[in-house]
Amino acid sequence: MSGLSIGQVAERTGLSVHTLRFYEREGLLTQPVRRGVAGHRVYDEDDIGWLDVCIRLRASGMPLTDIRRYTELVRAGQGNEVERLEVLRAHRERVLAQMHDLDECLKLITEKVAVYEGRLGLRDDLRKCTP
Amino acid sequence: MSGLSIGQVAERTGLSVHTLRFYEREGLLTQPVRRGVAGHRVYDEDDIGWLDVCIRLRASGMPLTDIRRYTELVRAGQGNEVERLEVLRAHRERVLAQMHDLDECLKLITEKVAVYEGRLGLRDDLRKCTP
DNA sequence: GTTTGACTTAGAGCCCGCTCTAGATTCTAC
DNA sequence: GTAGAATCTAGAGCGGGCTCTAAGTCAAAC
Repeated sequence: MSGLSIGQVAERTGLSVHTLRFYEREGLLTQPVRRGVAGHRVYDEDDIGWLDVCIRLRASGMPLTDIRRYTELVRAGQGNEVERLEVLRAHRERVLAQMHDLDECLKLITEKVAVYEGRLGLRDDLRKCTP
Repeated sequence: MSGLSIGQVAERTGLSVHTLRFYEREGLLTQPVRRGVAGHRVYDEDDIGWLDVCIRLRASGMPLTDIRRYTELVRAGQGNEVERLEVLRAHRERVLAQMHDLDECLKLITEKVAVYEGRLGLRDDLRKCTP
């Protein structure tokens, strides 16, 4: 047995139950969610695993439509590796571009921080000289 | 002379004229924009420089409200270095967190790409063996 | 003098990704 | 049996960041 309620999945993934239902509607699950008593969703470990993939992709800025596309390919089963590679490689490019942007920003911050720290240091020095 | 029209600034920064007006309204400029004939905006090199800072901060995900806050501190002139450092250091944390997320995603992609390439290679091998 | 084109304003519209609400159902515990 | 918690559906609402529109002004070119 490994039937998980939506609440349990929310807890384990860090997504809200709202977001879980939303993702399902958006087609981000590789399989239709089973339903238990009273029509309640029943997830399994595979769902958690796939959601973790989705979360990592989202965290790196992949739009929902692209995740859906990738999910569809996975859902369709083996034989579409070329398309899957296309999706992933395209995203890798964007991730690398983002990293570059972050790096640029980090440089800027470091530079500015040095300037401001310098000014503060200077002020301290002056204070020391006029006690 | 170094008076630039909004169109020229758009060209040089890569922002649209719409976005430039929008940023101005949002308080992202360190000084009120001069106006020339017919009330047209006249920018100078300093504006370009500051906009480039804003662009880099935005590209790293800093929200407009934070950029505005930082802009206000800069506009207020020296003496608030401590606050500026607060803003920048807080953002640096977020940038580092994002880099971590991107790194995680890159690992995932690399892993998946290897799997799919493996499957494709396998298929090629089989084809070679049954010519 | 009229057309073209770059500019002005205020404000509406849009896309994305959630996030929340309302009202109903059902299980669990007291 | 009744209260409370968790779930369900459909659909509305929201915040961020643009993006665009409409109606108007002005200068230069023809």
